[in-house]
Order: sequence, then structure tokens, then C-alpha cells
Amino acid sequence: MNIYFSPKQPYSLSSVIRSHGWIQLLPFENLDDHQAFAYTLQMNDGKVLRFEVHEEDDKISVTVPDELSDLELRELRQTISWMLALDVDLSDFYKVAMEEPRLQKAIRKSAGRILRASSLFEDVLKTILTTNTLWAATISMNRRLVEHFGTPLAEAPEIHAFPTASTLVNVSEDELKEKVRVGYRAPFIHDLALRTSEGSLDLEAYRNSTLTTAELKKELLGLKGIGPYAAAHLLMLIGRYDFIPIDSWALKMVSLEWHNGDPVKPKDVENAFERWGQFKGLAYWMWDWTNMP
DNA sequence: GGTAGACCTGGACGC
DNA sequence: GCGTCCAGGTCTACC
Repeated sequence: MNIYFSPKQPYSLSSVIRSHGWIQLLPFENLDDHQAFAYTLQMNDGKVLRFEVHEEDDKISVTVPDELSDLELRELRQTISWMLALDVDLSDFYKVAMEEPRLQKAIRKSAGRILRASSLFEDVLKTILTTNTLWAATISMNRRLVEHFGTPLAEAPEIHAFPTASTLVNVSEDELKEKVRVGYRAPFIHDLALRTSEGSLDLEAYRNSTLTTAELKKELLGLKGIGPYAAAHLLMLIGRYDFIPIDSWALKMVSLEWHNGDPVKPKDVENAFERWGQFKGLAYWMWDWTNMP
């Protein structure tokens, strides 16, 4: 059966899917060349299901299995709404960004909402897999993690959900190194799974936290394997845009754009977008670096 | 607070 | 096929 969502306009599913590389990481599956996607989810009751998300005019259509209970259906609606950033309202940013030529292309595409995983546990773990490595290696590590430790879909055992914290807490660091090839990240992942499964860390509470963004950043920096780049990236996913996820690419782009290709430091990247205040990260994220507004 | 070096994997490259 | 080099953030020790 299909369930429907009516996102606040302007909204573009394709722009959400293209917002960053998450669509390339299992259990996401890219469909119709970034026009739709599928995702395999393990629900709170342990059930694993695969759903497909499409855009139909101004509505989002999600194909789900028929036999869901009301409770499961409610959980699924909440999860999909979160993943598609349907709760995010960018109208205040759009108002000021309209005046900036380098942001107009993104605004025309209704960009700015960022694709999220079904849980912040998954987002944090995937973010750790993006650090200090090439993107191709991130894809490989994530694929091995899902295939080795994710619960399979009953009707298609080759498809897996993302592994839960309670599963990963029983995977040793050596096993993570050998089977997933995560290297020095193994203790970071194990610690994240342990703290999440025992309840001392409630990542999902960050979604509606009353903490300031700076306080939230401090909390994220307290997680092993999460440094300034990863913390800023996660804040963007949560919907806090006060910080820029500064990686080597950001340094390169700012260097070329404003410093004649000379080496720049993270502070220079911050300074370049300082005028955007609480939307600094979003302005950076949506910036058109191609010189073609 | 800032800096240097170690941490790992995997791809590119030269032989 | 093998060895070497390099890219990519974070952590820790040190100043």
C-alpha cells in the first residue's frame, strides 16, 4: 500500500536525495537516477521492511508493506518524515539568500533540506566512516558493516537493514577491523554502540534538544571519533546551521574563491561565511562554486 | 590554544 | 605483482 505526505512547499525530493552522499550508502538505494529511493529499515519491534519513496506532484508517496500494525505505521510515518526533513522550514533563510547570486541556483531547486538516516545513531556512525578517508572507502566500509551485521529482509536475504547498536555492541573491535576494515575507527564505533545500547547516550534526543547549538556541538565533540568537521556535519543534519563542516574540500574551495589559491585555515572558511550568522553552514552547503549563479 | 605526529585503508603510480 | 606514496579528520602529547 501507499502512504502519502504533503511537505510544506517549496519542496523537492530530488534535491533532498542529492543533498549529500548518504544516498550512496546502504541501506539507501538510489532509484530512477536520484528521483526516488528505497530504504531498508529495522523497526523498534525488530521487524525489517523495505520501502520506496517517490514524488507525485506536490506529494511524497511511500510504498510500504500491507501488513503493518497501527503502531508500526505511526513509527514509519515519523521515521520517514524525519529522513526527508519534512519538519525543516527554510523560509527565513530563503528570504535573505535570495539576494545572493551564488545561492540562487540552489534556491531555484528548492535545495537545503538534507537527507537523514532513520536514526542519529546511523548518522553518527556513518559520519565516523567519512572521516580521514576517501569517499570510495567510506562506501566500502559502510557496505561491509551493513552486509555483515545488518538484519536481513525476510523476503530478500541479500538486502539488510543498518545494524543496531545492540547488535554492534556484541561485535568486537578486532571483528570490526577484520570484517569491516574500519581500522583505528573500531574503538570509536564500539564505544558509540556500547553507550547507545546501555542508554548512557541518547542521540535521538538531540533532534529536539533545547541546548544551544554551541552546547550541542560540545556534546557531539565528546563522542570518540567526532571532531570539529564531523560535529558540524551532524549539526547540519539535525537542522542547526551555525557551524561549517570544514574538510579539505572546503579549504580548497575557499582558497580558490577568495584567496587566489593560497593556503587557508579553518578560520578563513568561517570568516568567509560569517555574515550568514545562524545560517552559515547552510550558505556554505548551498554555495554555487561553479561561478555560474 | 596551537602544533606535530600517529593512526589506517585503499587507490595511484612506478618498477 | 610488489613496494611506495598519498589523501583523508581525529586523537594525544607536548609546548
